[in-house]
Amino acid sequence: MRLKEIRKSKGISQLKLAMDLNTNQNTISRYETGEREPGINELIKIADYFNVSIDYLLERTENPNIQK
Amino acid sequence: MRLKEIRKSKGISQLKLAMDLNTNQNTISRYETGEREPGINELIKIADYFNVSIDYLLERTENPNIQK
DNA sequence: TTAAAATATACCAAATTGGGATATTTAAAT
DNA sequence: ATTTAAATATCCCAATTTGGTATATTTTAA
Repeated sequence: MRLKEIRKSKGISQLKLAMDLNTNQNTISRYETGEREPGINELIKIADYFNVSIDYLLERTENPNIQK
Repeated sequence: MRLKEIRKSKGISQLKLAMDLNTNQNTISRYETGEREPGINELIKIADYFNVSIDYLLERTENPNIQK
């Protein structure tokens, strides 16, 4: 997951992200450390929040944007 | 999930796909009916197997290929 | 060098998962 | 049309995984 990198590039804290996504700070932390995995719905929420493709979020491509 | 559509377009059965992915036919069935969700690893396996992006697999884009 | 903000970890109940077995549906052959 | 086989869906259940609360640790800034 490229989550930490993306989040930091936007300059927001785990807590703010968590609140915006209706979840907890520790949940975000776990995603970032890789201790837990988000389900598909959470994955989509995160990708939409940052406006990046899921493939980018999961480090499967270099290009952040979603193709039309 | 666009799994059923993709799988059928390749003309393979749930059973063959399941065996190729080291899982069970019923697991594939559940993904296709939406009764269960694959985790990230399974998602990646499926996308790689069919050579499509995860965003396409999850119906977030019209374009099947992964961008470089 | 403290105080506050940010991030990580422990514990736990609840939800979710995959597998084996089986039922149901669909397709093919006769 | 009927039978048979192939394909797909569902039941039950043990085991894994999840998110939340609370707390600890680390980082930042004053």
